Amino acid sequence: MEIIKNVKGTHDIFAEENDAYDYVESLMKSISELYAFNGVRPPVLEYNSVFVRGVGESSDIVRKEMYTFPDKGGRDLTLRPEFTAGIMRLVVQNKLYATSELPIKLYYCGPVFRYERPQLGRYRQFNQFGVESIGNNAPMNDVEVIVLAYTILSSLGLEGVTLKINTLGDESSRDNYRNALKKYFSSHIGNMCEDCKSRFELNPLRILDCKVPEDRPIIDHAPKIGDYISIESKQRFDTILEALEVLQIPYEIDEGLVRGLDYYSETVFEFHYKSKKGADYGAIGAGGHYGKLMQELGGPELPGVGFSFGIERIVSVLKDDELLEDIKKKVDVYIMPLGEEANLYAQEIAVILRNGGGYKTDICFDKTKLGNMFKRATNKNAKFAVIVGEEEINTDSVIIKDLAKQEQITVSIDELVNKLDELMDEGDEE
RNA sequence: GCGAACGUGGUGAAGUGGUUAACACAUCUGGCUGUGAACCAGACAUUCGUGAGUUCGAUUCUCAUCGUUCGCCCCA
Repeated sequence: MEIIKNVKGTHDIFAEENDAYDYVESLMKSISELYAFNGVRPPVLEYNSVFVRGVGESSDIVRKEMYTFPDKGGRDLTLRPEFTAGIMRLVVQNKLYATSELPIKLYYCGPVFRYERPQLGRYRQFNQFGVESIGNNAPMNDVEVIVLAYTILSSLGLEGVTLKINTLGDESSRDNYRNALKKYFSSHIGNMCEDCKSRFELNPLRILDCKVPEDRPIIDHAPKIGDYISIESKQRFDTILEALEVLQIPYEIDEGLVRGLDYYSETVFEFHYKSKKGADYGAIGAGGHYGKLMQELGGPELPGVGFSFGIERIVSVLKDDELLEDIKKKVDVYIMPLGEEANLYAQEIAVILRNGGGYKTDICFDKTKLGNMFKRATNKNAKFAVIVGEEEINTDSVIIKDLAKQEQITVSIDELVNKLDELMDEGDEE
């Protein structure tokens, strides 16, 4: 039979890699908990309109990267390309804003889907972890979210993360700016690329992202957003920058930072990191403030701020920088039965160790030489070997061997757990 | 969506238009039927991503296809 392979742009996660994902995700969750965020699990499937209205029609994600299809009931569904819009839908539908203190602070973790050309650190199904803080417009909200993101990255051991930050201004700033751009580009658009022509219609702000060399001179002379930012927005941004300085979070202002999702306003930011080997994974995390997203989805006028990390990129970077060496999962005890009649005895011992002692215990099932069993114990990173054979069965005892020290003792079954507790403590002290 | 490179076992990889497809690591077996990282001897690719073509013959040449990687675009 022919082997069926995985779908392009997807990848299997198993063995050490799965350990790495567990480690990264649980660290992100526990730090978010420290910041008083709560977990939330929106569905993978949403109505297409959640993203069309939420993420925005002019965004590349909605225009060409979504997995959209009709289901058997004729519903227009989309596999989520990001979390934020779905979470806003959840908050609006369940009226969380009415029963919770504001801001509502949520974190999420799970797969998202984008139909893109796969490349290094870029998949069609990948995992994101992120947070949203919804319903409070204070600049300190933005600060808290940025601090959380930065703390997570440094807790993972990443040093020299670059935080790029910019402000897009409030709605009126953006309206004014958009009009200015429209006016400016209307006389040039005929000579620009096809992409820009459609951007001109959908969202002239996105023309600024164009990388076509012929268009650059025109774009370089376009009005600058800095000139259209309202005084209030400028003050808001300054407050945030000041707070980052006090909290010792290094940042770089990047006026070219626009972000590809339409819902952003005011503060936007990205985290960049180059592995020590020099591999460039692009942004490993990004986020920003959004003023009108909830309204777009039919909810009240509540702003929010959030970020998301690409787990794949972060795991790759950690692997490149050898920051995953200590997370190898270990077995506490490896039981070695000698001979057929020892197999059942080994199971009994295992029950005692697992249920009675709480030790992660594995048993060798193959009938093989003791020497081989020791080899396997070493491969499994076991701390102790427990050897059981005819002699031990007859005396209700086992041999415990410390694999690192190469010392062994014989103990009775009754003392097994206590003795192992002692040995573990000794090992920990060193 | 556009341009380019690559695709040999569990892994890292040599190699050639003709038949045993190197070598190394890992794994397994035995030497050693109750005590380990050593040593010795074996085993391990119905086959060189997949399909078609050229050829007496293709893993090696051509085309297609799939996949990965690089650049662009975009993003996490």
